[in-house]
Formats: sequence, structure tokens, C-alpha cells
Amino acid sequence: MRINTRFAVATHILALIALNDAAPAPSERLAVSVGCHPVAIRQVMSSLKKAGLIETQSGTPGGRLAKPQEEITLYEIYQAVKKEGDPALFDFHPNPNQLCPVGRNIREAMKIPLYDAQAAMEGALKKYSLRDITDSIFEKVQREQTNM
Amino acid sequence: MRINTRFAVATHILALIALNDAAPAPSERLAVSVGCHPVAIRQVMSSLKKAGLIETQSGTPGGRLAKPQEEITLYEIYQAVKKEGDPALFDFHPNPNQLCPVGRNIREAMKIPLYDAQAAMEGALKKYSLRDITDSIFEKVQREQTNM
DNA sequence: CCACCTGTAATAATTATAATTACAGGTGGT
DNA sequence: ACCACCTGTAATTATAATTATTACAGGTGG
Repeated sequence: MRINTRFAVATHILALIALNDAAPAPSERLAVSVGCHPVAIRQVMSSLKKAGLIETQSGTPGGRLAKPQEEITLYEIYQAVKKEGDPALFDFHPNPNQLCPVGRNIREAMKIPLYDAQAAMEGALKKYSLRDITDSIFEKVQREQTNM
Repeated sequence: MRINTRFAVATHILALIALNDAAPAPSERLAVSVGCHPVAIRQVMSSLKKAGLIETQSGTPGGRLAKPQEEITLYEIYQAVKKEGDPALFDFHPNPNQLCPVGRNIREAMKIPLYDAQAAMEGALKKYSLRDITDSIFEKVQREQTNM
């Protein structure tokens, strides 16, 4: 599962949990809204739990937010689902020829700029909380019902 | 070809052109250093030409920088190889269920944060020029030869 | 001319990604 | 204490994305 997909699924799940005061939904139900496989939901929820963003109980459907929406940033969500193996925004780069001076050194030469770019991206994600997202969704839903 | 790969290949090619005062290298030679297929080299060089970063001539091997290294930023390189088809940093998101209020609206709700994140990333790339990269490579090559 | 190259499209091979299956437990209601 | 239903996680299969390869119509310069 790609980081982008995991991030999208994670945010979606958290929004569903945050907005749905009703009965706790099993992974199968969440999967219908997200549009993916229930197992993918469980895997992502497992990561969110490990990161301390939600609380779940094995065998019991659904989950609760572990802290207020205001305190969950998009950055935290991103980090929660970012796996050991392959996070880097830019997976620079395939297989440069080690016999060529440029091929041998370009990776290191690009390290700082790319790290900088990734940090800038992550910094932007820190500016938004789950609350911002759910507020935005709520607002749009209201508009659907009243107007139009 | 993925945007990340294209970006890496493009930077590599530009560094090779910038550093190699010697004879112009055909795509096959560049491919050896980059570690990919010659056709990929030609495709990326085609993009770089369209973006006004290099000058090439059909039938004649190699290419020249169209402007000084100082004036070619990593951002420009990134933009040059970014294709129409939607390279967006976060391809949010697969196929949310349109029958669910959250699934129907989350994409729009995430739009601003994700756009912001991408802009931040691109802003960081603007801070570095091709010269920074080639200087760094040159420095590392020097160190390889003298010390160690 | 001719060997060598570019530019680009189309196809084939490979790899990454997501869906599915499987199963060992946990839970809560009855 | 049972049972239907669920989670958590690994292993496998199917599918989609990506890269390599083939192909070929020109351009170039000796």
C-alpha cells in the first residue's frame, strides 16, 4: 500500500469516526465509504492506533479518537501511516552507475535539497488539523441540504 | 514514467551536460551513467528542450544548456518534466463512495491543504539551482581524489 | 551515401500495488 | 459457555502502473 493511499484512507477513516456519533462502524462499513478493501482499513487503523491517534479494541467494531480533533494534524496522520521502508517524497533515484563520477555522487548532492523539500511539505501539513477537514466537510454537507 | 523518476533522470542529465566539457554524449552514453534506457533519456531531454532548459538538434548527439546553471532551478527542472496527466504530489484519492456524505466531500475538503503542501514543496525546490548540484558533485569528486 | 544519431509511438516485460483469502484470537449478547 | 461477528495480521493472487524494448521515420556530418 502506497503512502499516498494510506494517507488518504487514514484521513477518511478519521473523518468518519469524528463525524459519526452514531453506532461504531466495522471495517467493512468503513470500507464502503472509503472505497477500498476492509483489510486495508484494518491495516491503516492499526497504524493509527500505534501512533496514538485512535483507540480500538480487538474484536470490537469501530474506534474512538484518542484526542481532540484540534490536536490531530494532517502531519501526524501522515507520519502515522508512513512506514519504515519507503517514505521519502522523492525516491531519488533508481540505479545510477557507480563507475561514473556524476552517477556516484548525485544522490548525495541532491540529499539536502530533497530533504528540504520534504520538510517544507510536511511543515504545510502541520498547519491543518482534523477539525479543519471535518468542519469543511460539515459545511459542504449543510450546503448540499439547504441550497441547490 | 513517473514524475519522480523523470525528475531524477532530468537532473542527472543536466548535471552530466553541465560537467562534461568533453565531447557531446549520445543518449546511449548518458543512459549508462543514469542507469536507464536510452529511450527514457531522449524522452526526458525532449521535455527539457520544450521547457527551454537545453538545446538539442535532431540527429546530432548530445545537447547544450540553454542558459547558465545559476538560472536553472530544481523547480524549473521539476516543472519541465511534470506532465499534463496530473502528477500531483498527493493523488488524493482513489474512489470514495459518492453516496456517503464524507466520501462525497472529503476530496474537496482536502484540496486546500494538499495544494498548500505541494506549493511548499515546490517553493523549496526554487531555492536550489543546477549550479548548487554540480558544485556539490565537483566538490565530492575532488575529495575522492585527494583524500581517502 | 552511410553509419550514427534523434524523436516518438507502440508493444512487451517487469514490478509495484491493491484485492482477496485465510486464520488465530477477542467480544458481547444470550 | 456458546456463537455470530468482529479485529489483527500474514500470505497469496489479481490487477494496474511502470519501465524496457522494439520499431521506424527522419536529421546530420563526414
